[in-house]
Amino acid sequence: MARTTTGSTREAALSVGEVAARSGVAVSTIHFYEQQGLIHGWRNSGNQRRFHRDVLRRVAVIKVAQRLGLPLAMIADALAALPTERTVTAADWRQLSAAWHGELTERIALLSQLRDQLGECIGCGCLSLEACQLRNPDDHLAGQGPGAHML
Amino acid sequence: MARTTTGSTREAALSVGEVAARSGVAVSTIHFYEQQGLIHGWRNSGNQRRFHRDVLRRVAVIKVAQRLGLPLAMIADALAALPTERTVTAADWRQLSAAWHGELTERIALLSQLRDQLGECIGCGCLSLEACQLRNPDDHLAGQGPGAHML
DNA sequence: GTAAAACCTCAAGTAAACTTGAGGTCAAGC
DNA sequence: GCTTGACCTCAAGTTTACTTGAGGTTTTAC
Repeated sequence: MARTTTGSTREAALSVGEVAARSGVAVSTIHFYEQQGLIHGWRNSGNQRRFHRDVLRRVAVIKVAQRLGLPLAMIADALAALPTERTVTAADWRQLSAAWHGELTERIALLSQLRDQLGECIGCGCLSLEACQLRNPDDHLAGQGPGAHML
Repeated sequence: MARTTTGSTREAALSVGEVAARSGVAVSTIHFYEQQGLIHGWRNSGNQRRFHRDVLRRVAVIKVAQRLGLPLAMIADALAALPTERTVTAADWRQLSAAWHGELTERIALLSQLRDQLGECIGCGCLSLEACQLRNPDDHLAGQGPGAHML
């Protein structure tokens, strides 16, 4: 009786393997996300993870946000702001995406600015620590710790 | 000028501490960059690092490139393409920056595209693995390994 | 009823880009 | 001529985002 892996019409209990397959990430990643509080589920009688289908959308959103350059911690914050018990509505998601839209717009603006100054500054030698805009992240957009952060 | 050894004046020799102070990075970072082959210098009689002033510009360029989201390995490649012995000219730097300009333009384009699809896709639920553009990095712009990559 | 596939936990490994620490050397000022 | 600060090396630690492996349990398939 092949009703497990593709028995999808059943109400919403996905195993970790199913979530992984459907969301395109590794099982270990699902473990990790759950441990980090990015997704939530419950356990069956045999201690195996079970997830509601909504988790697929969450994982999708996580992945998209990562492509946008957001660190997991920030994504976790955003997801934590979503209602945990009631079903997340389209409006909830829209609000979340609106916030990220703004963030992205700022980053794009900064990136464009940097790009346009690149030739000028690198070429001419004005890369002084105090004088050059390329070197001074005094903008409203803060730099972070070690490691790159966008895309 | 050309009074002393190997093409540089005596006062052009910077210690690691001076480089660090002037370029705004930690001494350990200078050690690290040297070890990674991003910058080069020589040793004095007491085995202490000495650098030509040109290294300041290199460090500046490294930092800017990092702000742009380029990983060190890519920066290292670009810097390795610069002449090692003759003085790097403005034209050399211009060429380097031109390459990065293109790279950046592509990234900006992708980012803008993602941003514009964000509300639409997250809001409406089209984030399917196969169908959604946000989820499919099939674009000419490749994703990389773990860790974020832009700004 | 049993073998295989899927699952479990916990620890450790990976990569990038550095930082921190221990233990020792060099150089400049008084 | 000695103290102090800057420097040296090498090893190990840090963070993020996971992956890999060992050793053991549960579920499913036949």
